Amino acid sequence: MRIGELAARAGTTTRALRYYEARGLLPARRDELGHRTYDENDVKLLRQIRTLQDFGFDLEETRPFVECLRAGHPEGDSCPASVAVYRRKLAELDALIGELQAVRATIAVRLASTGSEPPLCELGGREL
Amino acid sequence: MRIGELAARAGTTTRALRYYEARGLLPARRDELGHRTYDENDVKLLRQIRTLQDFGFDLEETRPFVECLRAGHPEGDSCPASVAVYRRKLAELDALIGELQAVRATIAVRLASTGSEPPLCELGGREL
DNA sequence: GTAAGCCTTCACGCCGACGTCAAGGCAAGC
DNA sequence: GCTTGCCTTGACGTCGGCGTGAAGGCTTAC
Repeated sequence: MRIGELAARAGTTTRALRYYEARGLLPARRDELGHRTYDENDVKLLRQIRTLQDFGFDLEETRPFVECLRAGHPEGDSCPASVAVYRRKLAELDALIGELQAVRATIAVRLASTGSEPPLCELGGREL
Repeated sequence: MRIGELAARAGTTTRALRYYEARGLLPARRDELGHRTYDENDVKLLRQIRTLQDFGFDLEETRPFVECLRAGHPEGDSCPASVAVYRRKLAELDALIGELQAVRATIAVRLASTGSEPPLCELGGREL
């Protein structure tokens, strides 16, 4: 299939696909006209990229997963490099969530001290 | 005081201060040489900006707080506009934290299903 | 023939919050 | 007089992940 069809099937754009190729993430074969050609496996690779992107992974972080799939593994996260990225991401998420909760708590305290009434009866008690 | 001293006292840079002025956030008086001049109150305004920035507020969101201080209130969050920003920020934080926790949970499950051993004995059980 | 609809390669635009030169002015110390 | 150190304005660079437009080529449908 060509770039437009692949983009449509993965819910993205041709521009994004060319960008991935430029980054070396999703190279394409070419037909005799110079048009990019993709197969079913590329759909799988692209879906992996998009899923991880939705999770907040940046492009470089998706690379190990894509290479894992391309190496023949049925899942992109079956390889050590992918697992390492998972672990790093979990640590990052924990740190980030912790910071955000701290900020949330601080703002909640400041908000309460302004003496302005809360929306209704509840105080919206969150953890931390 | 001049721009360099103010920057140093607030732990920021002259470039940032000129940027704030260009955005109309922290205008400066000028001396006879055309140099920017600031007073103690500007230190307070700038500290308010930096604090909120550290909390993840973007510049425009700090504006109500700064204007509140400039209006003579002892605290930047004593004004309705500031309180409104607090409320919006709390909602944003709750939404964001929720998404991040969902992603964290998903990744944790995927990681567990890779069969790779966790770092040590604990599974790092978080909420959700 | 020509318009539509794919595709190609540049290459600049965008967002936020500045960083980083460049070119110059003014004042103080040696 | 010359250097050092502060300041000025202006303008381009950064980062990520593309969006958007230009200028053109090929094929298919009318």
